[in-house]
Amino acid sequence: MELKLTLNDASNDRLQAAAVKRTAHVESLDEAWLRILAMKNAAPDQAKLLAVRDAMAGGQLGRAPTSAGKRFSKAEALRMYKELAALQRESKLAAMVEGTPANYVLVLDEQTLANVIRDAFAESVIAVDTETTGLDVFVDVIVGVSITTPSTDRHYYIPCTPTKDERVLPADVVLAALKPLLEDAAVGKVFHNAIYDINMFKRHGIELRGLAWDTQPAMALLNENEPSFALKRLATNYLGEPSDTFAELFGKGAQFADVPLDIALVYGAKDTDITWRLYEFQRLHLAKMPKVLDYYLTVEVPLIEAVIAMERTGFDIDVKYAREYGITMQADIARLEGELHDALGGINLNSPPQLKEALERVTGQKLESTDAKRVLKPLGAKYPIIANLLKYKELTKLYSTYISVLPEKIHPVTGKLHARFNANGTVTGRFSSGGNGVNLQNQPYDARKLFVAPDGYVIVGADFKAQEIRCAANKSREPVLIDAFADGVDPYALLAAKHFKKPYDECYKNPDGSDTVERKTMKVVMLAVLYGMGSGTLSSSLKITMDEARKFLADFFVSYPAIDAWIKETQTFAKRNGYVWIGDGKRKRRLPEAKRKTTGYVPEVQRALRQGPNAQIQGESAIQTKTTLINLHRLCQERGWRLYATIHDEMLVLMPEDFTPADIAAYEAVMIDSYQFGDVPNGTDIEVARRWGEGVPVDEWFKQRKSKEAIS
DNA sequence: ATTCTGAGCCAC
DNA sequence: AAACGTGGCTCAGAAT
Repeated sequence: MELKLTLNDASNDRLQAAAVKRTAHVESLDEAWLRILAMKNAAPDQAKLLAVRDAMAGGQLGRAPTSAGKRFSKAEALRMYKELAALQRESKLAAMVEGTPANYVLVLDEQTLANVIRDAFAESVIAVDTETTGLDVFVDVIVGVSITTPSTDRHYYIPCTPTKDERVLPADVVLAALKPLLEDAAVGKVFHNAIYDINMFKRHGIELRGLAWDTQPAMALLNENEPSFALKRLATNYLGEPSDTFAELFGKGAQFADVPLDIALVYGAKDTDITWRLYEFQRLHLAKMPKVLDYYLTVEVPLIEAVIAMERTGFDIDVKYAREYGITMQADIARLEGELHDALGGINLNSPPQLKEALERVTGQKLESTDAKRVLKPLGAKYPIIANLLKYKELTKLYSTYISVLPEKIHPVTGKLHARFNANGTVTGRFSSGGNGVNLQNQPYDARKLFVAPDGYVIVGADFKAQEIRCAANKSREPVLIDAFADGVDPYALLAAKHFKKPYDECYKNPDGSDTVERKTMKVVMLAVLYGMGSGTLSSSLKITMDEARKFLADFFVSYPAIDAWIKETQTFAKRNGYVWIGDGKRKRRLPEAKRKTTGYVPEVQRALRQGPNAQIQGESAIQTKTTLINLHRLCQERGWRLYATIHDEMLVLMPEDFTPADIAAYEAVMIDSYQFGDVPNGTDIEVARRWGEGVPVDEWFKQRKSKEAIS
């Protein structure tokens, strides 16, 4: 105190600051929480922090002794969250085991297994699920099978080796016992994501028969807008049965084979329990839409076998060609990169913001973006550097997305590339493709050359001629289109002739076989109409003025009033009901936004109204493709061909190279006869290739084969 | 080091 | 005046 008198004001301030600091240093835990929770935390972090605070307050969680002296920080709180999560997992698992329903039965001996199988044979439908060592259907193995027998209301989990518990039966014993049941078509089976389990059974020599229902595609019909079709999520949302995923319960890298049997029982048996309940829930709701139910049972369910066959065929990749092609591409890319860096400076050429700045500097003009098609292409003629940049972009895209990666995706066990085909991956019912990093449906021409037929086989592809336009002709009943298809006249050329007031022949093909400008233009306009394109986009894609584009669309609707009327009718229906039907009631496309009462322009509502007519066309075309694919799969089985791929309006098979004209006729018949758009006839083109993308028309192929035979 | 998002681009 | 439907993958850049 004496000392204080001797201090000047500045020292006094310092002392006070130190005192404040000291106070902060010993801040109470409550104060620390106020400080931490007031920070700008991301929403998930804030939730974690609150959970930690509550757990500490409740005494379940305490600070580590090593941290005791340190100021309580956000980082420490988040570290403690991990501890909390583990604690919660343990208590959750303990509660699950504690609450194991009495009708969940663990099967550990052959006698019980025999009884389960006897009971299952007495059922008309059962639910089945597999637990495995992983997700690779060519590598992983079954560690347990769940079965639900509904009339006895029992849910069995049958663990087997390699489950790490000596009480379990050997896998060969369990699977040999189950084989007759699983292969008997008289006992229907319900799965969630049947493709996976059927593949797993194939891996163990079991050919599943009697697939009755798959709750995953069924849910896609009941609500295509569902953000995820994961079983646990659906059970939580639709059955009021809170269900944690495998990762939530066991952590990320966990192995089911390591899960203790009491936990494995309650988790595994619950899988078929909720699958069965979801099945009953879905039947109840689909019964209210009999046409959807019929479509589901006659198309979506049988399609599963076709998709399994297609995914298993896989693709042979020409690795040598890919390597050589890659090397020349890399050289070209390096050269272009050097030139571009000289002109633009040491920027990252793949970074749109950096590129935009550099290009604005070099060209002296403001750019809207670095969009290659819209912005850069028109500038390419004026600035050679931009032409180079476009070439660079094209090459790097092709190289990094396709040429360099396809060989890396080859499966080490099968030696082939296996893409996934998701039959309900889109809201309209089209296939999507992905998984394993390979989307088979967007392979550009130059990448297709990497896909080669196996020795002794050729790739035979068939596409539907003007599939969506034929569908639109039937939906709208537009007489000009109906007549064109009935007479075998090219609809684009016919419309072009009418619009440009020129003879049909001058609007069809050029002497060299390429499309005329008139036909190309009309094709763009037709698609523009089906996609609900506005005049702005049409003007830029056709490089015409807005006024011209507006006139084009207006003329189109005046000339073809039935199309106009169908679009307006469909939109009115969507506005009133919040959905549209696809394929005469086979599917629904739910568009809740269309129903919103609004004044003025609301983007979401307008978008929903564009989606309505488009969904009818895209969706029914997909139904035609799927229906045809099922028949093609059967033809493949009969003739020893392999289903290879499908790309929306196209399907490919592998055929022995000595195929006959009769084989082609059968293929063609499947394409033409499987699904009709009313009275509009179908059309198909068939091509043969050893390398995908290098196909020749089948007539040409036979001609070439004949001349070769003549020589030898 | 992983995870997420937007821009961009491939297909029909 | 604007406003092109359905997907999946790669990369950059930011967040964690």
